[in-house]
Amino acid sequence: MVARVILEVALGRELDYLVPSELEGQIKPGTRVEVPLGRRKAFGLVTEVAKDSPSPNLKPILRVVATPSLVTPTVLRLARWIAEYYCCPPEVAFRSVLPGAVRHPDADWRRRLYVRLTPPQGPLPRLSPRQKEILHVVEERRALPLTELQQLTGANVATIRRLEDKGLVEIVPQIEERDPWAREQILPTTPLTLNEAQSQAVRAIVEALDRLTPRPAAVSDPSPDARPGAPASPGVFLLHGVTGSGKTEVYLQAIAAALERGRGAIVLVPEISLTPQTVERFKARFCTGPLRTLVAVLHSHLSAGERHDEWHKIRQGRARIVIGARSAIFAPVQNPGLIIVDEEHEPTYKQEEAPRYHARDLAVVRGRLEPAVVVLGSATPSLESYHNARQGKYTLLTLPERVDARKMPRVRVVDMRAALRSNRGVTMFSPQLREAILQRLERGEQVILFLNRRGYATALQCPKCGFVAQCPNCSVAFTYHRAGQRLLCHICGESRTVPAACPNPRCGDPAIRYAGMGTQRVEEALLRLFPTARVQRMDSDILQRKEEYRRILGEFRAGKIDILVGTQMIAKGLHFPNVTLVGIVHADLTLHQPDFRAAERTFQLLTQVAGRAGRGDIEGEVIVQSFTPYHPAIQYARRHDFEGFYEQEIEFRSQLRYPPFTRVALLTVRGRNEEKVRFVASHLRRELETHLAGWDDLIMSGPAPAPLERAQSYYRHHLMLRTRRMLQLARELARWLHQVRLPEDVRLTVDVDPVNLL
DNA sequence: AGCACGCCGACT
DNA sequence: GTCGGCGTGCTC
Repeated sequence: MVARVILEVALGRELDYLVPSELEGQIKPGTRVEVPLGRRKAFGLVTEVAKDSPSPNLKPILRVVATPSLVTPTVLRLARWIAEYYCCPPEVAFRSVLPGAVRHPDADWRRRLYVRLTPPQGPLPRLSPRQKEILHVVEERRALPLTELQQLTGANVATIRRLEDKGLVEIVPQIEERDPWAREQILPTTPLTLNEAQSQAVRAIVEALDRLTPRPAAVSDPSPDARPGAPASPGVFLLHGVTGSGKTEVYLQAIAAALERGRGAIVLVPEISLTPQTVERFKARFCTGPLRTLVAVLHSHLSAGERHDEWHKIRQGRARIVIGARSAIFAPVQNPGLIIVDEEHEPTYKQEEAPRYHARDLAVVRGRLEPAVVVLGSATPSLESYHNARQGKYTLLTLPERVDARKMPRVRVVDMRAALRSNRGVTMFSPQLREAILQRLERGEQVILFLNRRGYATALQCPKCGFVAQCPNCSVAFTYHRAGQRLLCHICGESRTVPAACPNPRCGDPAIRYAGMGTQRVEEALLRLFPTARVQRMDSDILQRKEEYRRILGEFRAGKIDILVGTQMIAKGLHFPNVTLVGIVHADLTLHQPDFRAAERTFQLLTQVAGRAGRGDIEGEVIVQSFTPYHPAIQYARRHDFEGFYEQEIEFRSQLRYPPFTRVALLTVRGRNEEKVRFVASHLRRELETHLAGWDDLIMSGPAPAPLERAQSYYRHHLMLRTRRMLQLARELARWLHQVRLPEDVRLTVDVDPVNLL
């Protein structure tokens, strides 16, 4: 027997080892082992067990490290797939699949000293009044933490120890689970009644689940779906439901069906949606009843200990539902029947460091490996996913209407060029938007204003010579922040005090002006325009503290805020029935970015933000301010016409051979020396041309300076490769990367299916 | 990652 | 002659 092992050192590949006969029963995929490596030893993870190996002279595994398998075999296969497809060393992929907090032996269950009642033996010994009091408390609680008992009774440890000496209680270390939600009060909920579209969706998902679930009686029969010629991914659904159409209820009932069939579920949500609200909704449904199970929560802000506990709750099968951000796709759920990716179009599913995986795409891969049913949900599906649905690779499920027959909000587009002409200078609010806000304030309804840019002004500009304050490390202008009178770089965080006069030595003019606007400026203008209104800003500058988010949303819900001004983070998932007006202050901001997805992003953002309006009984209104009001992304969003937008955007992608018609690999060359970076990049292009000679289906563009040419004092140049056969290209790239030589101070990264092209 | 091997400059 | 500089290369 031979075991393939991935070592915890940067080897760049797996190695094969002999399995000694005495270890044969213990070596399985996922087992942690110690092996010889050269003249030293190393730890690794068994990824596969096989009959033999292509390489001769295998050395034997030294021993099994006494750790039970932490990863499921499927997740191991997924890690391998990541290494191959995303073109990264396997140990990097495996590290990501098994978080350090779980791998490291110092992460363990938290143990606390508990005082526990022991069964009484013989006559009750004589006790002091103090001891009686303590004993009484312990009798009531049967067991409680030592520290808590001390607090309750004011007793010291010695007194309690004396009770232990008398054999009445015992003090023992006991595992205590860290539960970040311990203080939440969760009220159970029952399934809601579904409308026709919702029940159709649930039915389709459950049917697929039944096709995948092996029924005990059918074990000997060949499954009818195993025949060749079945659709490519019969188990992937794209749930396209307009904002407020009740996608979550579909998820919940599909999960219930998975649990009934003895299977688990993984729910991925974008990091920002991972709010207490969302998590509670899932916990509330499954905290009681026959399907009762723990719901594990995984996200990047957990402490090492919390992560360890959640991981093991899953591994032990006590938590059968996992809800989490992108890395939750690696959760060690045994036999998951259902993998849900909510808001599948969200760019946060893409990891921006190695391994640069896309969790939505991994969900589809894991679904195929398990096998499990995959549901991708969105009000604004990505072009890639919708295209797959059109091609028949995924099954399209549509929820065309809002629940309770609520209407979609009416969207008005205001041509800001007109407002600008009549007003001259910076115009923040058109008369239409001003009027609409005033109306809501008078009626006691609430308003959300959206601007995708924080800070006060985009740039600090001298009106006389045109000088714009630039970050010294990055090729972007400083953003002016009112608080503390500072210039801040949004790329590297560099910060400066505002100069008193123009820093241009040949100018020195003291009249410095602010160009462009950010949320701070909107907030200020609102306070001036509507002095009695209660205005709250919400962006990442405000949310320095973790609790702020909940506090602000709580106050908004309670009606203590009239107008909420914010960036991206207020665009999704918020459900406030009293919000009847949403204003998009500057819709074009995302439109003119040097990215082939600019229009798609704009459409998505407008649709999502608009979806915050009219979630109660009163019809909602959305006002979109734009300098390019006839742009398709804006016009299709106005009409809530996803299909229309898709049709015209897919045409553009097809003509320019962009995804989904090709797949992209973005190579970034980075270094401190501009000339060297430029030189290396063009050298690499020539090398690649030789290496990939004869590759017919390939478009190579660049090298060119990245749109964000300099970031954190690194110059960056891009090379873009496009192909329809990415897996094969990734293999070629991996071979090439293995042998390519780079100067010490120049680095090369490969990003497969990049989301961020800057 | 380590730890070899390997081929050129200043020391006992 | 040898000690050691860190540039390539291998580890099942």
